[in-house]
Amino acid sequence: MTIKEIASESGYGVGTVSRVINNNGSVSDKARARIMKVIEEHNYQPNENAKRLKIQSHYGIAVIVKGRSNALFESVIERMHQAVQTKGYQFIPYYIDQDDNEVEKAREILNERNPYGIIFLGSNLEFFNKDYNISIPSVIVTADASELNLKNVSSVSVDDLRAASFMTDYLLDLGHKNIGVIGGNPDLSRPSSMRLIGVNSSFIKHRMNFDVNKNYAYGRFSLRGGYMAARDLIKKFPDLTAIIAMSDLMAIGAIRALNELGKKCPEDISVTGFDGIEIADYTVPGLTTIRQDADRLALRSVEILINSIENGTEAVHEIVPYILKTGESTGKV
Amino acid sequence: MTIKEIASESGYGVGTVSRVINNNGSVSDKARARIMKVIEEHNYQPNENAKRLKIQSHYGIAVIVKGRSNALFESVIERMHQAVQTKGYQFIPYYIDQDDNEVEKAREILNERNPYGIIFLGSNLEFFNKDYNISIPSVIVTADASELNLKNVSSVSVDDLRAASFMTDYLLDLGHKNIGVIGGNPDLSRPSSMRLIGVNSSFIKHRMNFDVNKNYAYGRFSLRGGYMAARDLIKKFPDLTAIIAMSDLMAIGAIRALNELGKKCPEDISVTGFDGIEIADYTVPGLTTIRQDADRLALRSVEILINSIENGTEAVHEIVPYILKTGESTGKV
DNA sequence: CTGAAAGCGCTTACAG
DNA sequence: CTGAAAGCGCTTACAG
Repeated sequence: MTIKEIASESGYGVGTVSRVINNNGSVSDKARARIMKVIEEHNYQPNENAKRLKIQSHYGIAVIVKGRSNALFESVIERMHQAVQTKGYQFIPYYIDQDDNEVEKAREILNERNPYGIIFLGSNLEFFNKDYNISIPSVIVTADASELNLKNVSSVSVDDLRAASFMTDYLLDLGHKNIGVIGGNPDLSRPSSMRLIGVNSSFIKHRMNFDVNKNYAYGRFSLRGGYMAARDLIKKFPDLTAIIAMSDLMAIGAIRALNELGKKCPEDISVTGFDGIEIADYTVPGLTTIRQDADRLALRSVEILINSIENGTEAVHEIVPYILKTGESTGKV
Repeated sequence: MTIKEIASESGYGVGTVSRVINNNGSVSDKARARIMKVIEEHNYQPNENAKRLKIQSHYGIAVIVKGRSNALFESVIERMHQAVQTKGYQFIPYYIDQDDNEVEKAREILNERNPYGIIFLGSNLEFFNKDYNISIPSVIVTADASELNLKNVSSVSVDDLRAASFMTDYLLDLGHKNIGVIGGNPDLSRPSSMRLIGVNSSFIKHRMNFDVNKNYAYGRFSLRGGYMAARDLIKKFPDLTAIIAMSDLMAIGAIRALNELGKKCPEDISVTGFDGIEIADYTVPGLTTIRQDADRLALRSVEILINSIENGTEAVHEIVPYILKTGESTGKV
């Protein structure tokens, strides 16, 4: 079914049919009724590709999400969705794998949908290099992009370094001296390296020594990753009394590993998470964690993007506050 | 940048440029080199909408996923992705909200991408009614669509009724007599009503009585939903010794609720889950649950769909086996 | 209010 | 091997 067939069957020209479909231009009631009837009879839907080819106008705000299984992202996305629609834009989410190239995907989307702006959720910046040539406004969420120095790329992120440092202070203040850390590979994951620096700075402040070889073990940011890393860590650092995990899922995996080794959390070993996802409130024990403010991350990134779209403002790099949420997984030593 | 500009700048016609881009038809090495150079200089990418408008051919297999936060779906999707690509098709995932209309979305995708086939993940069938008029092959995963009686709509699902009945048998055999159930609203959620019937049939088999008003409480399929439903249930059924939850997340929420009421799992109350998602292995205690075979769900749905696409086979409705995975959350009474 | 026509950026027989 | 041209299904000034 094409617009031409609808036109001939209804006895009007394609221009009039088009005007009816898009509800613009003036059309007589009679023509509208007749044409609508034919359209409904055939369940006609205009060809989207032809329409876009012809119109060539911007459409919506695209959100590229890296990694499917991230509970923090889920709440961020939900709130973004709302905020974007409130501002009168369509919200177009795209999910790609953890390892995919988000910049390439952005180019594809640009070509296909021509959005007003792009939000990158979960980028680790490695694909934003010198030949980044996307000129529409965009914002990277959860990573600080100020070093990129791109005129049209803003960012909204949590201060990983200070959050990790704060968490370490907290454990040290509880009397823990033997603190191990599990997280991602610091050579590949920027949040991991920043958080590691944060932990280290807290140690230095307390005149203690943090030895990456002994005090740190890494794995994937997942339940299994945390489980494995905790086992590794315990092996080389058996007298630890606290573990800082760089994500809540890792923390849950670590608690499981401890349990299998006959160690209870928090009685024997305290464990802390990072992110503040929903499940952190429901496990037994509930997690002490750094709550990333999903609301604020979502809201500010949308506001910054739309401001940039509508008023052409320059890129800004915003740091969103974190909250230490004390749960039941930590105790005095 | 359009193909026309590339053509004029390279000194060739648009036809030749098109042939170079798509690597079909014969082109001289000289022309190819010259044209590629211009394309790269401008970072030219052909307009996808124009291409699709012109070609009008099928492309890929679309997967419509209802609900973002479903760990079972995540593993199913991952495996589907692999299977679809192995068979030589592109995999195009679309995520929609729990409450969105997946059939409408399918029409939109049909119009926009013209896929060879569609996979529906997490549909509850309510939008598949008499004016369902999508004629390409599709398969609904996790719900039995045999009653729909649509020639081109297959389904792959777990036998919810029997799985729930089996789980109930298991608890009764452990000596539990006071068993409560938490799940979704049976009037709205087909899996909930099927599982409830399954529980009931096990009770009948054991010459016991299941009273929906007393033994059942419902909420959303989430941590919070399980937490709240468990509290409701305990209130009206304080002497229960076991809870069957209709999802793992609900089970985790329930265990948390019990804990806050001073009841330990499994010492005081046994709790079972449903789905067999990853986290069920990592909580303390690990969950006794019905493991839905994500591998098999994914593989069979892709096989059935592609068989239907390539050989025009009729719709089939397949039931995939379940496995009772015993964990640490259940014990003898 | 309405229709004929141009044109969006491609691909692909067709002719040379 | 290559180019000119038709045409995919739309929208939108333009003219009436």
